[in-house]
Amino acid sequence: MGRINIRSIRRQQIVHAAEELAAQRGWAETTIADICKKADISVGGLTHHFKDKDDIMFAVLEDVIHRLHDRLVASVSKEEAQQNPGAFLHAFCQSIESDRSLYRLILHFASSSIHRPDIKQRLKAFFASLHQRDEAQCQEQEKRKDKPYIRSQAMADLLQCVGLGLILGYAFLDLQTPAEQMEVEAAKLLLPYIQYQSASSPQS
Amino acid sequence: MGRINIRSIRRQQIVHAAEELAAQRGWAETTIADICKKADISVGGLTHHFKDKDDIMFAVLEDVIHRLHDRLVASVSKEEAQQNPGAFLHAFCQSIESDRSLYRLILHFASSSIHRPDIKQRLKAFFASLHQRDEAQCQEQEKRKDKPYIRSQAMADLLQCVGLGLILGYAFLDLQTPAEQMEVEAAKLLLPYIQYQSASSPQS
Amino acid sequence: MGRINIRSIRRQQIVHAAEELAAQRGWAETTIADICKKADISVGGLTHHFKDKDDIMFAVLEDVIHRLHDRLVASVSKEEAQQNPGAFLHAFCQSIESDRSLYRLILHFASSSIHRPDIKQRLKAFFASLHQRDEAQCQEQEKRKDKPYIRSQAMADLLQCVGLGLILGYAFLDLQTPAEQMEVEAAKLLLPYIQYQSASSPQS
Amino acid sequence: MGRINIRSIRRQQIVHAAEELAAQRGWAETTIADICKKADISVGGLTHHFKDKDDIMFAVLEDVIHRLHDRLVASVSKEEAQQNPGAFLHAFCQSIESDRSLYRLILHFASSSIHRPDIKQRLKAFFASLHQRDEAQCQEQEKRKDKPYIRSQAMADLLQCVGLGLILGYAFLDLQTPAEQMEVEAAKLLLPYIQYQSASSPQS
DNA sequence: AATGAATGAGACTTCATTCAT
DNA sequence: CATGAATGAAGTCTCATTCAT
Repeated sequence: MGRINIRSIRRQQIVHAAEELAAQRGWAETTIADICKKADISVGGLTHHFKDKDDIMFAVLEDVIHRLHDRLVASVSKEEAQQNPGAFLHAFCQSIESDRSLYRLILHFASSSIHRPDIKQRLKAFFASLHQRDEAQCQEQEKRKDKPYIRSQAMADLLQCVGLGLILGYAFLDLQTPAEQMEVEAAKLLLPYIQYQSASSPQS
Repeated sequence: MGRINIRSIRRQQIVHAAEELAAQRGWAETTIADICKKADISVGGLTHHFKDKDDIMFAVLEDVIHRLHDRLVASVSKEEAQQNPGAFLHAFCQSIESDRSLYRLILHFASSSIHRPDIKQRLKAFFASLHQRDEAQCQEQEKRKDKPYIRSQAMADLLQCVGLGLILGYAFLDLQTPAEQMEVEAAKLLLPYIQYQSASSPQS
Repeated sequence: MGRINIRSIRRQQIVHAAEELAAQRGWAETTIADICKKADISVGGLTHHFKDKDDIMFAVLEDVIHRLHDRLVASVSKEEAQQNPGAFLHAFCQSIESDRSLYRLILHFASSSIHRPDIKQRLKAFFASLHQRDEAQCQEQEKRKDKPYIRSQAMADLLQCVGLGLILGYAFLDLQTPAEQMEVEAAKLLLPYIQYQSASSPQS
Repeated sequence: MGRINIRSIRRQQIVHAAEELAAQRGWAETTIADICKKADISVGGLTHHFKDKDDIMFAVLEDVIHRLHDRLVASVSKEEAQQNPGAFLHAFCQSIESDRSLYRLILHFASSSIHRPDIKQRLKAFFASLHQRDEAQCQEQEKRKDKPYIRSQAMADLLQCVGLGLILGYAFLDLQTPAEQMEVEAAKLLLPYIQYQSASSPQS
């Protein structure tokens, strides 16, 4: 077990170094030597833990997804989510400001997705899981209120786009609007839309 | 004049080839040799027209911005815009489906912005110009209706994020929702929000 | 004849431009495009006058030799030279300060001589001609005075080295000693040596 | 320690190969591939030890200066120098014949100095250090003999020029005069001048 | 004679990967 | 496990030269 710990500690060192560098300069501009220097490990040492540069990249991707999951899903308990439809939005807006480097990495991977089907697949799978969870929550919520749950694909897509847009906005445009204010504003935009939808769409 | 035409024709050839390749594989994965092959020109010939690989990239960026401008701004006449607040949205959604490679390039440049201040500056300047135009239109429109025009910074940022989100969604997630449907849905989301804002915020 | 003049004027333009650039940056660092720009001529135009980059270089070499000849030989009339053994030294020291770029070019060609036998041959031939002329003058002078003229090869070589050294010193070390002072100093060094030689070496 | 040795051994291999080639063909005509072939190392291996082609060049420059220092300074013990003013001249003339490639490199660097201030600075610093040492020796020597030491700047410059001239003469003109003979001749030229100077210039 | 666009060989440099120690 | 020297492929860029107009 000590072994395993050392292994995973080393891996973490490397992944963190890679993340930091990639968020600053981009992945293509980050060399293995850079990562080694920052992680304080030799080139050969790195090779023991990661077969490839790609191997590191996927580890970074997993870590990014994991961190995003923690922020958006794990931090919002089921009960909260059910009682307050804005809880997710709150968690999202909180994270958006406190962890810009995370969103830079997401933007980076999203861009890479264009020519890397493997990355695309992984990312889409994650977003799909978010979406499913969201849907499940809605259904449960609506069930409780005895209202039929209906959410069209277009609606789901649109909501996802809005989420991505906020990420892109903060990662790329460096929006100065503070997260709390943005949260209020986004609530004004989204809540009526969501409620209007569930109320008015008996058939989609 | 023949000379000038030849110059610009060649430049166009090269820029188009570069765009096509970059939209497919990404810029870093596109070699100068690839561009030359696709543009049917020799390496040295390319050098005559572009100093650098970067020089090509900026030409591509300008072309992308130009195309986006045409789609979003030029195609919506002033009159239309004033009479129909959804005209812009319409133009946007139209373009989103017909020209995915354009949005891939934008996603690419957005991602590059993270570590290339020069690209970031150019892109932000363009988005700011879009935003200004939008604001001007709103003011004019509201003036006519004798209603005070108020749009908070947060609102403007949010709307810009939504736009970026749609781009990112289509460029990266390959959304299958057809553009017309998405337009309808986006209208449901945005129009109430916009009108609510202008109605309810006498002072921001 | 007009034709010939135009030709030679163009050639001069080009050679002068090439000299200026080579004296500043060195020959290898001077591109044909640079020369064209400075000579205000197109690449193709240059080709009409010079077959090669080498062709230009040899034209420069000839011009340099010509200028040096003018300074060292032509400017010292035969009579002067015979009456005053320091006349040559004077001409030399004069030129050394007034035309440093000339000496830079000589240093450049001297250095190139190492790997370019053709340049070496041309330069050595010129220096040999200088040497011969010097010797002839000495003989004539000595004959008049009824003293046997003897100058060993070693002596000739040494004197040539001193000359080269002054060139190198000014071209490379940027000596600050004014030419007049250097002339005085060199006279103190050389004149006794020359006279001592001719007096004391009845047989070499 | 093994590591360090390997590093410096490899560096030496590379520097020596570079020197040999540069002395033959000139630096600009020496490609990195050539150096690699001669040093029996791969391109990437070379990069490990030298960042740049320039980096190699400066290592060569340092080596050249080091070798020159050894020949001219280290080989002449202080005692010798003080007792025999010709010792330095002797060392110099000895070296001039036995190590022509060294002088070719010096000529090369001198020529490069024209357009490379960094090289110029390094070389001038070395020659200045030679000059200082020379001056210090003279002062000590003269002190012992109770004669005032006076050496004008012009005199120092002239002597340095003579030294450079001998280098240039052998490096460039391929003088055939054997070193011993040249030494005798140079002594005839210089010794009277030096002694005359120190005797006759109570105030300069 | 003149123009300058086009060519393509070749140089420099970077870097992911391998491997002996 | 770890080190870092070594490899060599691949990419970018420069530039002398050619050639159609």
